[in-house]
Amino acid sequence: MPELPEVETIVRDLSRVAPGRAIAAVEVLRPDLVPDEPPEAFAAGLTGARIRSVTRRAKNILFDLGERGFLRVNLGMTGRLLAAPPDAPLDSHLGARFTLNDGSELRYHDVRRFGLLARHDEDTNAAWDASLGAEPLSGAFTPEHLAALAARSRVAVKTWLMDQRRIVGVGNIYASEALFRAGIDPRRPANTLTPAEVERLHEAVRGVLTEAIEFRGTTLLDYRDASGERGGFARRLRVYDRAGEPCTTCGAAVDRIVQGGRSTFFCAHCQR
DNA sequence: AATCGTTCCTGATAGC
DNA sequence: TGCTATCAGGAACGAT
Repeated sequence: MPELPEVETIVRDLSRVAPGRAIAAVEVLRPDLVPDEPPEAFAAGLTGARIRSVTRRAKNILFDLGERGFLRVNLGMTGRLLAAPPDAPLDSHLGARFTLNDGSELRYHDVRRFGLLARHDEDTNAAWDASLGAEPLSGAFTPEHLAALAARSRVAVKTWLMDQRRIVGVGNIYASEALFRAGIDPRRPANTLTPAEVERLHEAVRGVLTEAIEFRGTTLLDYRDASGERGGFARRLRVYDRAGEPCTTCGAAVDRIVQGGRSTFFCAHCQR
């Protein structure tokens, strides 16, 4: 499932090839992936636009199209944005294709179709951006910022970490991993964390995301980078998807619980 | 305002 | 062997 490190990996790859190219043609094969407008309007709105830059906001890929606004791609659970040669075979889960003016293609592929494609004008984009929380790898994300947010919520800290209105980019995998690194029980209400624990959590979030980017993200099953390659961080996971296996620190069996309908993995001995 | 539950989707897997 | 039920979860949305 693509979280911040996976999306960042794709963005960095596409940043080396896409800027300067123009979108020559758009074909939407799965209209439900474009929820905001008819696929014809979406395609017409993008055709001819030149890509200025490719950036990331939260778990979204943003193509800056200058006066043509922005193209936002959210990969959902199983989305892939692939830079493909035009003769690559088409897959049955292909949702949309963007033909660029050098003949290359960007293909959006999504088995479960939880992802979405959307156009933003300047105002829409600003409002959307403002609705999202702090980028955890930016300077605005400080222990003080995290502490102020945590003090306001009684939600279990693991569920709380995944709420994109507060801190963005952390999903199910890295929430469990960050809490393990910080030694905090995922069931603790956010407002019960001590200043020292908030400090550790802040460091753990930044650390795990930074390392996962270095390893080009986590592939358990579906995630692929823009070249179709798997990420290498799965081997470094300490608790996620390791229920019943020994904790890498103490040897006790890793636990799996369900919070808010999502799996949480943790070590009850190391996390208090 | 904060919180919680529901919904979307289909491939992989478990169980009979 | 082949069928069916269950599970995986990001984010929008509605209800409380």
